[in-house]
Amino acid sequence: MEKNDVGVVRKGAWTPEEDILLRKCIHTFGEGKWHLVPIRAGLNRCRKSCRLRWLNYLKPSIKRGQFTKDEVDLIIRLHKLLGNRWSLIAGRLPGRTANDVKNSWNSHIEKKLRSSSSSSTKTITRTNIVRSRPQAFSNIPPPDPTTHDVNSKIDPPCETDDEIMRWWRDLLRTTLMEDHDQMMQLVNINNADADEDHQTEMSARRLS
DNA sequence: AACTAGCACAACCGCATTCCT
DNA sequence: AAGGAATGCGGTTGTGCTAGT
Repeated sequence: MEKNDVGVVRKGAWTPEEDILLRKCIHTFGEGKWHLVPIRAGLNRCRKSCRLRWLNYLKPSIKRGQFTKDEVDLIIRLHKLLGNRWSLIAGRLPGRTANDVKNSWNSHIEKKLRSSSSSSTKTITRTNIVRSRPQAFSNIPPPDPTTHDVNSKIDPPCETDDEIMRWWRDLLRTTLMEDHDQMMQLVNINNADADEDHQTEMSARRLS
C-alpha cells in the first residue's frame, strides 16, 4: 500500500469536497506531477487515486452517458485489431476513458458479441488477438517518412469529434474488413496460424 | 416487504515502462 | 549503465442500484 506525506490515506468513494479540492489543484498547477497533487490539494489520497479520479471522472473533456452505436462498432473493430489495450482504443474515441471502454466491453459488448456468435459452430479463442500487455514500442524503428500509407504513423486529418470518429471508422473498414459479419468470422477463427497473428500485431504496433 | 441475483461503474492493486539522477 | 522514483496501464474488486422472485 502506498503512503503519502499527509498521514492516513483515505480510500473508497470520493466526496464532492474532495472533487472540488482536486479540480482546484489541477486548474492551478495543471496535470502531471501526480506525486505532488495530494499535498498541493490537501487531500489524504494517494497519487494514483487522484490521477484516476481526474482522468476518469473530473476531466472536463470526458463524455458521459451511454456509448453510441457508432462508438460500440468502433470499439469492436479496434479491439479486434489491438486486443485489450484500452487506453489505445479510448484514444480513438474522443471524450471516452480507458476505464469506460474497458467497463463497457466487459459488461456489454463482449456479452453481445458472444451471444451473437453463439450460433456459430466455431469457438472464440484469444490466439489471434494481439497480446494485451503494452510492449516497448520505443524499440521499434520509426516508419519511413518518405512513404505515407496505412502502415505509417497516422493521425486523423480532421478536427471535430464526429469527423475523427468517421475517419477512423473508414480507415478500419478499408484496411481490415468490409463488414461486421466478416469481422465476426475472423473473431471466431480457431487456432489462427502464427503468421497471421504476427501480422495483426505488427498492424497494432504501427497504429500505436 | 424482504431477499437475491445481476448489472453498471468507480476505485484499487500490481506490474511494466519510462524518466531522472 | 544502473537503480530508484514516477507514471501509465490492464485486471480485478467493491459498492450501489434495480428488477425479479
